[in-house]
Amino acid sequence: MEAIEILNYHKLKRTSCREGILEVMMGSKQALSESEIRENFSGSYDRTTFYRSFKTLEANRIIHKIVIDNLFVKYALGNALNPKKMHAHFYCNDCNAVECLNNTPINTHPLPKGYTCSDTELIIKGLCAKCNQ
Amino acid sequence: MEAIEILNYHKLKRTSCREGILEVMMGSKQALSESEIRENFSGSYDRTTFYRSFKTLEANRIIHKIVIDNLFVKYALGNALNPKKMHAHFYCNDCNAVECLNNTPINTHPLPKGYTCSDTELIIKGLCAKCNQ
DNA sequence: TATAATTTGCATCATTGTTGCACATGAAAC
DNA sequence: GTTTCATGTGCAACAATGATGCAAATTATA
Repeated sequence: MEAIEILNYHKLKRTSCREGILEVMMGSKQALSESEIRENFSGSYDRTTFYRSFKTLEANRIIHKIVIDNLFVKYALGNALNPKKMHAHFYCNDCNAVECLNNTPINTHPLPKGYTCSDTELIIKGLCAKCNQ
Repeated sequence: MEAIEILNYHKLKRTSCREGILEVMMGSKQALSESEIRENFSGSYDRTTFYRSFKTLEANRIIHKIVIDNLFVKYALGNALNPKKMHAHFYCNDCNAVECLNNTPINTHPLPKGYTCSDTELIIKGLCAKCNQ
């Protein structure tokens, strides 16, 4: 699916900022931070525009946000086929890379009486294959 | 264990700010934010002092930090008996309460080849018993 | 092409994390 | 109890980030 198609599908206006963000994200296996994405545009867009574009894309579940300890905020494309499927994220303590672990399902966890779960976030920290050498 | 004993045990100077923070935290079942804790002192301490006190207590593993999505940062006392035991946290979407789920162990998760895990963070979001009524 | 609805850029503000430095305080030695 | 030294505190200041209001620009549609 192309960036434009995704925007159309979600009835979002096709603006060059949104389109550009999606294209950069589709070209990366890793989750990317706002600044990493912005590097690809040589300062074309205002900070606020970026900020709002991410917010819109996130609200439409086209991308999702991964927050590591208040240190990093990164974004990754949602799984278009199965957007609601929860998955774990891996964070490399060394190179700061963040990846979606699509094959690591999240089990259900026992909760105290009366509690209900709507969402679960699982972040596994450690070293990625590269940094482990 | 009293606040002073904890500080002594970790060879930290007993200052009224540290002592106060610990006392407030020991009196709460829930994780507390910096501002929630600060409310108990009617502005006695500088923001920086608080910030550094939390950092010191965290560095000594007396307390631990729980970050919810870049929205909230809360602190909870570590389990003195078993400080390294990983545990899950519950976040209530309605009242914003954060609790340690000490009885919810975190399983080990399969990782891609070459990856290693040093730490796992599990945040379960939903509604607590009160807000579920 | 004209129109209406959105989006953008800019200004601006609040919050949070952080650091440097002079002064105050705590703990230990005398 | 006083002195001394290490450590902590308060203040000023800065950067990064999230957020909003508003006029101008841009998009999609009639």
